[in-house]
Amino acid sequence: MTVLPFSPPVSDDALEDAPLRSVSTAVAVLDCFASEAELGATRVAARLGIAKSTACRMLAALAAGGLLEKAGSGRYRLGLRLFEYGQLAVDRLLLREVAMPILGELRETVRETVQLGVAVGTDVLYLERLETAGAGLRFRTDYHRNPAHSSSIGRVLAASDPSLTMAILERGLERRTPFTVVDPRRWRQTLVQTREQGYATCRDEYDQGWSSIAAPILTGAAGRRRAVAAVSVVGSTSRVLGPRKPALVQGVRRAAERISVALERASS
Amino acid sequence: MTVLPFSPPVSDDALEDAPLRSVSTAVAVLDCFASEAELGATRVAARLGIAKSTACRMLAALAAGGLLEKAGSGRYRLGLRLFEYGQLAVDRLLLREVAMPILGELRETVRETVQLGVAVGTDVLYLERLETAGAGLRFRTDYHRNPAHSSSIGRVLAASDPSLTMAILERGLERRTPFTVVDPRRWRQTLVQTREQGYATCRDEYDQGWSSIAAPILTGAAGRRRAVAAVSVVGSTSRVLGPRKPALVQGVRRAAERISVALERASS
DNA sequence: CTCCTGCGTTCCGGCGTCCGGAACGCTGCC
DNA sequence: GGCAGCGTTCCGGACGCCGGAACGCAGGAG
Repeated sequence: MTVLPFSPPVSDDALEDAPLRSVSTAVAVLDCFASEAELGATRVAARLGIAKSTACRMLAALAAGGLLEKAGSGRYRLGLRLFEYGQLAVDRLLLREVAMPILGELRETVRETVQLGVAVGTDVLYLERLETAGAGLRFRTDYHRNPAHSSSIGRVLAASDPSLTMAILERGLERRTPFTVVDPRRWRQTLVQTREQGYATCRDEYDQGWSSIAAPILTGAAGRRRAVAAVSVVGSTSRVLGPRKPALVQGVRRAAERISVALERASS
Repeated sequence: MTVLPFSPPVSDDALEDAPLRSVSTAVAVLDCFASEAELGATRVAARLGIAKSTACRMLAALAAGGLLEKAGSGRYRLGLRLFEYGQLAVDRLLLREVAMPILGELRETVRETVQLGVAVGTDVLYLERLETAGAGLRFRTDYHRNPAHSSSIGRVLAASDPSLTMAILERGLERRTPFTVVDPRRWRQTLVQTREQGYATCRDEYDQGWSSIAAPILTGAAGRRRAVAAVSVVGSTSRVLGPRKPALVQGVRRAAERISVALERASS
């Protein structure tokens, strides 16, 4: 079991000029379902620029393998087997294994939703999210991936990874709320600040009214520490960045540090 | 959004005599990683009876699509993109959406680990598992699929689905512990009892020392109610089937009933 | 009721791509 | 240093896939 897979190259358009063309298109077909819950052969064919018959065969083959499932009216959706595979993938990460108990304790301490995230491409993927039962409004749980620039975890990761910083800037800082930092200069400044203070904050930048605090999980020798993941606490802005902020910062940093140490020990 | 996908046909050996042979073998390659965390081309080729070069190309193509990731020494493992797809698949289930808050309340009430499961083939797949922070030993979280015959959720589902009952019996009742019910006659008897009392128990049959109580989530008209999923409470045998048993039974049944109603209302 | 439009699916022939065996680098181990 | 095992690459020949057209079926409109 390894610490973390190499950050996926995020081979966007896996289509074209690859070996195993049909497999590549099959993957592209799967990808169509990332943005849409249900699709039929015609729409898949149109989106990928392939023949309708080809799309139909692809869908049938993927459904035979359980990666897709047939909905009522001949349309398809993502299959539960993908859920199984996905759970297996993340269960086998040493990072998640050592982080889980510490995340649980952090949640108990701060009584807010806590998250564990890594970078995939220019997004943050949340490997784990522990919600707090009674802490006011429930945080929206229906996304597992955010643009990194408007996330405290993304900020922490970018702060220790110049290439990620470049990738994010090249992709552009999309505005989500009036508070999203979209000026590249100001955004770089937040990274500097993150490096100086050892944690990052994100105030109302993704969902207005919601803010977060994140700290990095570091690996590597003393000279060349790099953040492979980050822990964050998220909640309503008044709760997270109000009077409790110092306590939350300390809690998050302590948890991230403990996970770093546990990871180091476990992977040796 | 639909209530639940048709229970997947679990097309076991998707290999052979299917259209899109290369896609089918690609799915079969993926399946190899269900039982093993890391695999190389040689072992995949041997397991599937294909040429080593073919396996190598398959692995490369799947890795290009992000479904696999390359580990250090040329071996591969399941990719995080599968985690994303899997989360999307389960997020889009109406069942999970309406069940989540009720499951959360149930956990608060009973202070034990609660689960939501459906049947896939002759197994139970757990769509959700909410653990309790301080309730003694942590329940093993590293499996997401059980043989249905030694699970209270599986018993509840089989009790209302004759074809599932047959499938389970045909597959055979594998012994996991000295307490696993492996005699088909006795096992059928547990189904009768489940139908009579409206819930199922499972005492030390999967992991010795751990037991569970499950109740069905029903949909359909009054005449033809069928269980599409089930809720369970799991914990150490003494805690779950001891003095608290009546309270837990009531809690589980009430939660399952509430989910049934919410599902009915939401899907109309 | 019937036409019509849209869908998913099936059929078929020709082209193109995938398969398997053998050869190549490489690593780690006797 | 040899050897054995691995992942990867190369190549020719066979075969399975691609795309267009036709089919069956649903739903809506007239």
